[in-house]
Amino acid sequence: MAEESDFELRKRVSDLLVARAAEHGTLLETDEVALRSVRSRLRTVAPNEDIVHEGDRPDTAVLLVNGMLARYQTLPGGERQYLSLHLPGDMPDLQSLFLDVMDHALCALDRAEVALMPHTQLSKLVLERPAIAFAFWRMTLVDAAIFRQAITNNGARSHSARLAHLFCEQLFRSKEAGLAEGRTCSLPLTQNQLGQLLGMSQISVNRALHKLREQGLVELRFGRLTVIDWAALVAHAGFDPAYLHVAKQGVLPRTPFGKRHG
Amino acid sequence: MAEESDFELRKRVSDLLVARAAEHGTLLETDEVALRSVRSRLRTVAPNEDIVHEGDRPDTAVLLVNGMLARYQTLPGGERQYLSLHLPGDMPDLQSLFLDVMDHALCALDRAEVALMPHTQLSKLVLERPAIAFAFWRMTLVDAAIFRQAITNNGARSHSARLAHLFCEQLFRSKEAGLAEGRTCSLPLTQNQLGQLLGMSQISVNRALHKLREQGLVELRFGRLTVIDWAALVAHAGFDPAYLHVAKQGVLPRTPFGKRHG
DNA sequence: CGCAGTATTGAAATTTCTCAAGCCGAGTGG
DNA sequence: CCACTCGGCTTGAGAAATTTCAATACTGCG
Repeated sequence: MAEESDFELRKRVSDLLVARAAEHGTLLETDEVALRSVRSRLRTVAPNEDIVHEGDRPDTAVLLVNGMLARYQTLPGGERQYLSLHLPGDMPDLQSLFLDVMDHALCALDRAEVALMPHTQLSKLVLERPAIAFAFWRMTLVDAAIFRQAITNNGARSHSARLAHLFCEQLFRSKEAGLAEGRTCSLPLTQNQLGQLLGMSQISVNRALHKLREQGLVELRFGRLTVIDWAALVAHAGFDPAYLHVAKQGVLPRTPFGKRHG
Repeated sequence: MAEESDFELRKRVSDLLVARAAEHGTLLETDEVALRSVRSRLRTVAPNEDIVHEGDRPDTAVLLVNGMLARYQTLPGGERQYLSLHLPGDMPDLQSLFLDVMDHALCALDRAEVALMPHTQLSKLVLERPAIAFAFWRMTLVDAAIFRQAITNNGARSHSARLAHLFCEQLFRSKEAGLAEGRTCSLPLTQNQLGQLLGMSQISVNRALHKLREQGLVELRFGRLTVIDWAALVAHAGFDPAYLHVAKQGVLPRTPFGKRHG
């Protein structure tokens, strides 16, 4: 997490973008070149700072480079509901390319770095390059799949299973993104925020957490999650990663729209 | 709801498909022709019958023609969580074009008619016709927006507000689809199913419903919802239809990808 | 060192769920 | 035509879960 030069950062932006797109479809070399040619503005965001507000009409899309972001909605009474957590490589407001006004806000959970990519450039990309369009589309579909699982998680699971499921998902996704260190990953949420994510009070979070810790399943401290007993955690959560739609195989095309020639 | 001839039904399928696509983007005349040329298989589904199961790898996508569908997930213990309700014109498993295996099931709530459209044909459409691809993409994005609102609804609102919000959404969407009769629309769910949709017990649904009825906000009987006091219901629910991303204006392009020439 | 935000814990208040019984309307079959 | 049954709705009451309130400890940052 050392400071990176502007040059290094821009390289990282391109790499993340290409890698993520390639996970969701097979790109031509020209597609990769096109992705790398996107000019973005870099920005550092403070913890709890909003990047986009509900009601905004953004003209850029966010690519997360470092740190963790969250989306949330606010109720008339001021209650906050977190909707999703995001890791580097995610484009949490990609939908704004088609949905003009934000129905939710996007904020940083810790100190985060983001790249802002103008809609004009992204529109051009998806218009001219079907492979990129389909890869981006698929990203938003996986996003939706995660929302579905969140509905089920918050609606049908017990408090401790809910928390356990979140932990499974976060460690799994962090591993997937190459961000986990062994059985440990970043999870910089307060108990209060976890409550606003899982639809339970901060105190219930504390108690559910206590149970999981007591049973030797996890540790959560200093914004880091450590899974002690993965198998037991998965069992307790009823976690099945199928909904994350990660490719099982290597780099074979996952969509009907792969390379059209060698 | 009279019986329709096969010919009439097929016309209705095309009309629904074109109308829905046109709501999400500006189509060329050739796009419309292409949409109308999709060959689909018609099928009638009994109440509670599954159309697609969790774990399936469908090779068609469903377009709902008549009736109401729902998506749901099942937990290891057998508990069911409904994720969304669908009206005619919806394509509830369009994501299966890119996400090979279903992370949820799709079932009919009442006697429903669906058109099954082969992935091969839809793939061809979106590959060759950007306007159609973008319209379909946008449909899936609105879908995701509805999921987000469901997370907030189930996680942060009181029981009666939850129910009220669902009612607002259903009447609003039914009106939008031209299916409401005044302040009345179809809602063929049992209290038990409403509970599995909103994350509350059947008895809590009954009591929340009782409250809303008592205050003269709604009636719900025989699978029909009647809103008595729309303004009060909206206020009670904290309902703001922005998340449904319905075009405010007429037929102006809503995406950056409208007609490219007169 | 001390403040501010966060975590922990206990206990009361409230909500929500479960259990249980009765009711109602639709469909069935005598 | 009526009794019967079944599924769904309604209602009450006790049990359980959850939230709220409140007081205390911990931690990181200034």
